[in-house]
Amino acid sequence: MTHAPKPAADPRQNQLLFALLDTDWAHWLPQLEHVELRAGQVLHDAGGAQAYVYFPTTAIVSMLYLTREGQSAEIAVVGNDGMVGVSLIMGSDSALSQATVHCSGQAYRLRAQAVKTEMGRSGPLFAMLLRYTQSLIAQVTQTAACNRFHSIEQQFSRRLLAGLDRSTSNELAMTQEVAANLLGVRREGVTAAALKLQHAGVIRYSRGRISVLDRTRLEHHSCECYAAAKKEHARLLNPTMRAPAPLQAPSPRPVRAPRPEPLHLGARAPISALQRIAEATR
Amino acid sequence: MTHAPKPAADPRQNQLLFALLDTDWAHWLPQLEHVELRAGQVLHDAGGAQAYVYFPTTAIVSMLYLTREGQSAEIAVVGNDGMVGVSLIMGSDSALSQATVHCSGQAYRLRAQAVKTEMGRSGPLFAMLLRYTQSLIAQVTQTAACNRFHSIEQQFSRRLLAGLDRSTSNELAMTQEVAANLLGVRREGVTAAALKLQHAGVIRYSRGRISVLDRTRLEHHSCECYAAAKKEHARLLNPTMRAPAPLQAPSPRPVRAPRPEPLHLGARAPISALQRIAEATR
DNA sequence: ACCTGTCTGTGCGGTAACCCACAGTAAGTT
DNA sequence: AACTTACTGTGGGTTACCGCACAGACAGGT
Repeated sequence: MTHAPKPAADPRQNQLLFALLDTDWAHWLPQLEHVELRAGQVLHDAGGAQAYVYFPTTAIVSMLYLTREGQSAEIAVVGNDGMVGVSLIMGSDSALSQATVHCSGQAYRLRAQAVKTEMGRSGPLFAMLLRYTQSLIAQVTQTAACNRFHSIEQQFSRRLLAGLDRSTSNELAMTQEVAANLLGVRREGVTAAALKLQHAGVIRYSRGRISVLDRTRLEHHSCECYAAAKKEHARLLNPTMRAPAPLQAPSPRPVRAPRPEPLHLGARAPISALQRIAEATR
Repeated sequence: MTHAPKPAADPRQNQLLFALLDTDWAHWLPQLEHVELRAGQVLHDAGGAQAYVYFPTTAIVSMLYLTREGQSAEIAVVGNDGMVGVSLIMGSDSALSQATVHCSGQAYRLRAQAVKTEMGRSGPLFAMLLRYTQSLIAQVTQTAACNRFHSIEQQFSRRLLAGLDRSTSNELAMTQEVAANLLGVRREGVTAAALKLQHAGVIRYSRGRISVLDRTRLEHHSCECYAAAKKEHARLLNPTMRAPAPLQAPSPRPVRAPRPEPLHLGARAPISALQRIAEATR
């Protein structure tokens, strides 16, 4: 295992830095510190102070929630598409989730203090980081819904796709046990899901290496959550791709006035039920 | 049922406005519009444009995620402790979740445009709204974890406590069907949980009215998620209560350097597992 | 070639939540 | 008082995931 010092990746491999450096290069570049991140490294604990914000280029970071009982679940994934340490942007210096490096790689970081003092100055930069924060909220929201409604197989597929997006090849390094900890399920549950995908010829699994053979079909095994979160990210951070349109607006129904008809959403109709209870509150 | 026009509540009943008006009263007060919100009313759809931000005083609003199949799950609750329309603060004008009024009541609102143009001017106000946004992220994070790990009874208890915090009495107006839609579970599941709590003498349930008889014991039936989210909210928005301390820092373990010992977290040890896969990534 | 540790696959019983159908009961309406 | 509607409770069959225990398979080191 040769430990030859790899050349530092271009900071612009991180999408946020890419946008940032376009507008504010001279100011920020000297403050960026290149770091190697190693799998397992904890960038910040839940509730712990955060000294830096990280912009991964090749590394992948998991935002984990840990329960009192020691169970874990991944709340969001951050790769070269984002930033670790959103709470610093928000004016706090800690968060409920822990940031753990999931795949070794490189990143650039900024000192917390520098971020805090410099943030107010640069309108466009700040605006972008806020939009990224919203994309993160979308990811967490999606995770919440996914945990509620979808099967292990769907969630596993989703996670593979998320990993694939942040990787350069069609290979992922992740044992079934690790995947189980990310999804917050049993390892055997992951085994079952992986076998199903493998028998279908969608992936090949071997001792912590996953080869995705058919990405399109993997997407079919996944749930809506993957596409939804990805689309939201693109909408918020890729204004060049297309104008920030209201994304497949799932609201063909009219905006509602005082007391509308109970509407039908399908299997369940939460709103009509919510409406019925009405005033009697106080 | 007399529909006598109720007097408008003091805007300061909303905690954010309370803080805001202390510092910036003259500027913001004239822009605040008082509105009555009625249960079932949709403040904004998922993906739809948001024309206002709302500061509830007595109303309670649910942030709902709706799946393609028509299932629903509440992602966060907003009462007089918060604001509806965080995405406007973040520079976008839509979000993945839908905001539906859950309990009728009053609120104040600001036009989206006014928020956007005025936001940059007032540092402290903006900072507070960002901290609130982080508290919202904490709530969503907690919901994700709760959906993964905890029983219907625990989640139901948690939701009752959240409702109680935003109410003035020990009564809640919520049918079991509504509760089921908020939690994203079947109505029968809620029935079972409610019966258990009722037999234990913790609540009394009757046709959409819930009386909480023993709040302390209700907290014991709930999971850690309730307290965690509440604590985080207080930490971020009640600096007067106590200095923004790192809240019961769940990290008695040392900050980790390059390659630490595999640590033991209890039933599962996600990090040690994550570490093992290590470099082989690329 | 062997040993060891790790990763993956399997079997079985238990439990929690799901789906469906229906009965009882309270509240409001005519 | 009778009727209607909505809310709550119940039962029985099904599925998905959990917990545990263990077996096979591969990889790396000595």
